[in-house]
Parts: sequence; structure tokens; C-alpha cells
Amino acid sequence: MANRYQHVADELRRLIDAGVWPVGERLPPESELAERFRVSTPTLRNALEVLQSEGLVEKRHGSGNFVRRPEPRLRYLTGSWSTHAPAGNTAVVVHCETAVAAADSRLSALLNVTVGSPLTEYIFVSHSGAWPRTLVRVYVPETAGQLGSPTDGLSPWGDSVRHRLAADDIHVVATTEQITARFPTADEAHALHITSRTPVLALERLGYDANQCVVEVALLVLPGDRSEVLVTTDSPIKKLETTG
Amino acid sequence: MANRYQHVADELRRLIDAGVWPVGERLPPESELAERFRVSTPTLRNALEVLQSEGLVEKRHGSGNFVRRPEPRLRYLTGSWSTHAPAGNTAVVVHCETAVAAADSRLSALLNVTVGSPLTEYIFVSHSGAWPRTLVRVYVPETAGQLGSPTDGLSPWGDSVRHRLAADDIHVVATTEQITARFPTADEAHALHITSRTPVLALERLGYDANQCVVEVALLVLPGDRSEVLVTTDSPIKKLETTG
DNA sequence: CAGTGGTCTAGACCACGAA
DNA sequence: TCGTGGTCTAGACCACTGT
Repeated sequence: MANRYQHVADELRRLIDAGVWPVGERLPPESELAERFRVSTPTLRNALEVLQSEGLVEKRHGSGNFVRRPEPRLRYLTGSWSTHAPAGNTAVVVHCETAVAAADSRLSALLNVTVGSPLTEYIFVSHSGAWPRTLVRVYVPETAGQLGSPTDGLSPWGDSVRHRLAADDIHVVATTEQITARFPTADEAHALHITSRTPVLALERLGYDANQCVVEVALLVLPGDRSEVLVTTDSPIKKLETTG
Repeated sequence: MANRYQHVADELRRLIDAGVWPVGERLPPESELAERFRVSTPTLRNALEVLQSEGLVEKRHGSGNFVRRPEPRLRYLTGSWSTHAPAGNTAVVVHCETAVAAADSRLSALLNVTVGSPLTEYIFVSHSGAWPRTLVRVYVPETAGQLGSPTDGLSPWGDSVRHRLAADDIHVVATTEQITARFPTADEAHALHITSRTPVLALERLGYDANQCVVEVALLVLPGDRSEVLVTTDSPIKKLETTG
């Protein structure tokens, strides 16, 4: 019924759960595993990709496949911005670069500027442990003051851009976030040190000021195996209670 | 720099945007495209998978690959439950099945019941056009009354389960939603008529009552090419405004 | 039944990492 | 340098769709 590689993935998952390979340990080479399961190497690699997307296995080019330590996924909390990392996110190092980019048709429409007009682009890459975890690109009109690239104590989610905007008296009072699942582009895969076959969460965040104008566009790319989005709704759901 | 199939994907995207194949039209067979781009068929298929995950191409087994009509993606609005479909979602047909499932270790821990105890499982599959769009599985303790499988006017997101709970005086007052990107399981791929290589959004929704107890667990599987999640934060962001 | 996409194979060759 | 994973190939065979 299921595909062949999914059966292999199931079997590998069972073996890992059974502790055949300790957490953090290297799996046998792919060629050896392929031989053991009597499948070709591409089929075995498909199985490993499934386990990788589940966060159970970590692939290291040139080194091997490793049983992943159950480090918590990096969490993006929506609806509740904070400058301090939420609990469970330990030792996240964030790098930020600033550049000037020309607005493409999409960004120009969103930010209500002409195509080609200069935007300030902030690129945040967060590392947790040895590998990158998140890639965030934030675009604001160049009229906003420069960030000056502070490199310490940064949030992985580009919050400092909003601080910078607030210093210029531009206040983001509403946010919409659109989330889809897709494959990373070549650039994104390279920046995140992931295969281009790893599913990623792509989150597009729009920040609105009091006049309902978009003043900030952020593109977040979160590898499915290392990060997740957490949405919390604390308020009672009125409609349901009255309709029920 | 980039992979070969990504170059092919770029070229195909360019041709589609240029209108070489009208929207809704069938692309040439994969064998022919592979020959034209001088790549093997697996490589060409990788390129098509990229375009599919972007929602630009729709694959139909046995029929061909089609330039996708720009139908809006099905939207899951978080933080604002409503019984009526949000604007832009037209003609969504929802099928619901009810079953009794035994709680596995994960569900039992969440719902605070013993492993193996009976749960009511609701399976919602929504169709928009000819193909399924969303798969939602909702689990509640069996103590709750039966839904009786209403089959009309259903929300694709399992809202009717909350109505049913409310009728039993169980009120969901808070919700957390955890979102990741991964590959679908064989079952999910089959139910959604997608390849098991299509990235999906996996959303796990927990409904809490006033006592902070989980009374509802929902697993939403949203194919990346056909659906998206929209998060809206309307309230001012206090922390940012005071810090800035 | 013919034509299409879906899956898998066996193997070549390249790129990376550690010794 | 060598062993590892990453990519691509050419082709076989199966499954689905429409005639």
C-alpha cells in the first residue's frame, strides 16, 4: 500500500526508537543500510529524508547520518512579541547583515513604493548549536534609519527592526502572518545548510501602522525539522459559546 | 551553484509566467520536457515538484501536469473562529466520518486519559473543486456525546466538534496551535490525493477548557500547494512600543 | 488499449569532512 | 586521501486516466 521507502522509514524509526543506535550516534553508511534493506540508495535516501523531516535524524554531508538529540525545536511565537528568547530556546546566536535592495514588483506593491526604489534589507540567521536554524529577511523602506547592525542579543525573528522603526516613530500596531509549506530555494537551502528537499515553513509577516499601511515585510524560512510556529489564543471564543 | 533541477524549475516558471502554456492547460509530457531540457526524467520531475509546492503546477496521475488556475489557497484563520467560511473560500464541500479510536500514548497524555481508552475520532476531508484540500482529525474523550455526522454546511476545520462539546457544556476557552512542515504519511497522502513528496503544513491544535485541561486534540494536515495558515494580530504590541 | 505520471533500480560522478 | 552523503542518469516497470 505505502511506498517502499516509507516501509524502510518505518523500520528505521522502529530501530531508532528501540535504541539500536544511541542518540547522537552515527547510523551505518547509506550504502550499507541500502544493502541491508535490499533497496537502492535513492530509495534509502528517501526514507532518511522522511525521518529527517520528522526531526529524528540529522544528515551531515561528508560525515554521516546521526540520530538527532531531542533538542527542542526553535519556536516562533506569534501574537506575543518579546525581546527575550522564550523558554526552551537556549544559546541561540544570531547574525545580522544589512544591505540595500531594490523593490521587486511584489515588495513594491506591499510597501506602496515604486518598483526599483531602494529598500533596506536585514538578513538574520540564527544558529543554535553548530548549525543554522532560522533565516529571516526583513524589508523596510530606506527612509527608515539604519540599524547599524548590532550583533549581540538579537532575536532570531528580526524584532530589532521593529525597535529601529519605533525609534523613528513608526509603530507597528497590527501584524498578519501567512504560513505555507514548500521547498527552500537554492539560496535558502545554502544559508540554512539544509538539502533543497527539506520541507520548510515559509512565513510572510506584514507589519501595519495605525493607518493600515504596511511598513515592514518579513520573510521567515524555518526548516521543518528544526523549528516550529506556536500560536496561542488565550481569549475565550465568543462566537462558539453563543452559537453552541 | 544551484541544483540542476532548480535551474529547470526556474526555466519552466519563466515559460509559464510568459504564458507559453495558458492557465489550466496541460504541459507537454514529462518525457518530452526532459528531452527538451536535456535532463533525465527524475530530474525533470524534481523540478515539477518544486513548481507544485509553489502552487504553480498541478499534477494529475495518468492525465498530465497542468498550469494551475490561480484559485486562492484555502485559508485556515487562526485566532478567529467562525462558522462561516472566510471570504475567498468558495464551494468547499466537507465530508465527515466518525469512528472510535483507542488513545495512543501521545493522545492519552494530552487528554489525561489512560492509554487505550476509547476516543471519538472525527475525520474531516474538505474538497474544493475536484480534489481534496484539507484533512483534519479531531479527538475528544468518548464521554462527549456523539456528533451524529452532520454532513452539510460543515467547516473544514472541525469547528462542529466544538459546537458539539459546547452542547455538552464543555467550553473551549483557549487554544494553542503548533505548526511544522513535513512530508505526509502514506495515509495522509492517500486521503489528500497528493504525492508523499509534497510538503504539508502539520498543525496540532489543543483546545483547553477553563481548568486548563485539554479537551480536544486536532491534527490538521494542509498540503503546502493548496492551503495556508493566516495569523492576524490586531492588538497593539505593548512591549515594543514601550521599549522602542 | 494507449498515453500519462509514479516508483524504483544500479550505478556514475561530484562535494564535503575528518584524519 | 578516503569514506561519506548529494546529485544525476537511463531505463524498467507499475498505476491511473480517458478513449
